[in-house]
Amino acid sequence: MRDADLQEIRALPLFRDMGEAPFADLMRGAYHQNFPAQVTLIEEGRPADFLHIVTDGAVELFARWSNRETTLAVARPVSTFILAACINDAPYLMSARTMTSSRIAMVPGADLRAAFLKDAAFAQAIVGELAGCYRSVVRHAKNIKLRSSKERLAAFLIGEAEKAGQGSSFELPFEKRILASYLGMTPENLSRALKQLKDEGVMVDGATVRFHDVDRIRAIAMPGRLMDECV
Amino acid sequence: MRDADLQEIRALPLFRDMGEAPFADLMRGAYHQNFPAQVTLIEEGRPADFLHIVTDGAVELFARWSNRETTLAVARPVSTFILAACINDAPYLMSARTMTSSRIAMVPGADLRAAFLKDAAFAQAIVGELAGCYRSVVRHAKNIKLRSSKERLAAFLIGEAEKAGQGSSFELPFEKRILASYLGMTPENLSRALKQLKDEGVMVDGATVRFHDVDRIRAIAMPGRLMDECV
DNA sequence: TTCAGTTTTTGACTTGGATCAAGAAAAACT
DNA sequence: AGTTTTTCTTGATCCAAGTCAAAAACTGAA
Repeated sequence: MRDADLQEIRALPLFRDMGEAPFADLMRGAYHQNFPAQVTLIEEGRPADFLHIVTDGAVELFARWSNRETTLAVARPVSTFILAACINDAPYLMSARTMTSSRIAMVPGADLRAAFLKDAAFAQAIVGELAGCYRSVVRHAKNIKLRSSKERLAAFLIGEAEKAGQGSSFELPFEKRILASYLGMTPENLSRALKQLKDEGVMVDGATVRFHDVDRIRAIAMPGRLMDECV
Repeated sequence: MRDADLQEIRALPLFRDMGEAPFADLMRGAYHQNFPAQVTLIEEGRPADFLHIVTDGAVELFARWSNRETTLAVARPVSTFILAACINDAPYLMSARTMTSSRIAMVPGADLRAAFLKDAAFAQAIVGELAGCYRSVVRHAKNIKLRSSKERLAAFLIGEAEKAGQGSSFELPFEKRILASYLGMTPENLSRALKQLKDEGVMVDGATVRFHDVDRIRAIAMPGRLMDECV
């Protein structure tokens, strides 16, 4: 692996505090590769061989059942995914595919478990990461079960606006098709929900979104740290 | 805390492998109390002060938003809940209330984090528990997003039958009202879904359920380890 | 018991969101 | 540029599931 790549991974909260030697051991068996868009990295049901880390691009985490498919999360740089399956040495519960051309580091699960036993700081970081992942899925489940699709969309838009900073407009971070799946609705319904929000002062042009009056959208989404990552 | 209680908690996967001394330290600051039914143990949004362990009874984990409420899980003996919030020292994302009269052990979150740093075996157990919790919420989210309510009900019944063993009938483990909320539907709709399953050979008498032909229900639920805890 | 308060069921009705089908608009190729 | 493919939108229709209302069946206390 290239030195610059190592630096980047080293900077992740997950690896930041671990000792030099364990980190070097861990990375010895790791790969770092480029993938084109739409490549399946992980298939649900398979044994969890590698911890994956997106260092560039974007990865969709999704699940399939009986001819249906749903997006459960989108991993963007720099973050890890499917840590839980690796730790438990259990089959993946989600599939993963690249959304754009992406750069992915892969750390063998066995090495991960070994490093975890040797390095206390790493163990602590893993627990923190895992707890964070857990809380994020709980939020997703609450979102789906408690809000209507219009409310979910409003909450998502508020969150993106928040992330984008104080600029008056922002871009949707991925295709509407995937956003719909993530929000638990059909693309058709997303399109209509977007039109409904137009009446509430949301201007949409392609992937560009602008709020006429943020507070009106807030009133629909009623975002809060108990359901939304950002408030 | 009574010695018998300590034994019981000690036997949990979470505490089984930790050293004598750290376990004793951890339990020194812990409480073990009886609560009547319908007592709110935890309110979402509050800072996570204690790890809770149900040693007897049953606890509903639920969330509220804008006048709506949903059950996210039911904790039964002997298991822990809201570990993630304690570990991350973050606000609870779920509320908890006793469903029946219950016995709950409470371990201060600060002690938990300290023990975690001192005892490697405990750290490992926490990671395993946390990964298990994570996977269980992912399953819940998949269940809600991918299956229809009739399918969710069928899957739930198959799971319960599995747990109950080879007897020809089993009991619903809690009120239908709560089951409906857990499965993400209204009580009225659960009632109707149950009636639909009657046509598929599910006999329901109060809380007692009996399958005429399990395979017919399996064909609806299509259970699998990627979405259901038991197959 | 009886009575009050639940929970569960049922019926009638409404609605949010899915489905189907067909254009329009972008992207992604030659 | 033009052509193909995919994504996005729109309209029409349908259905699963929610809502409202009121019985029926439990539960638990006096």
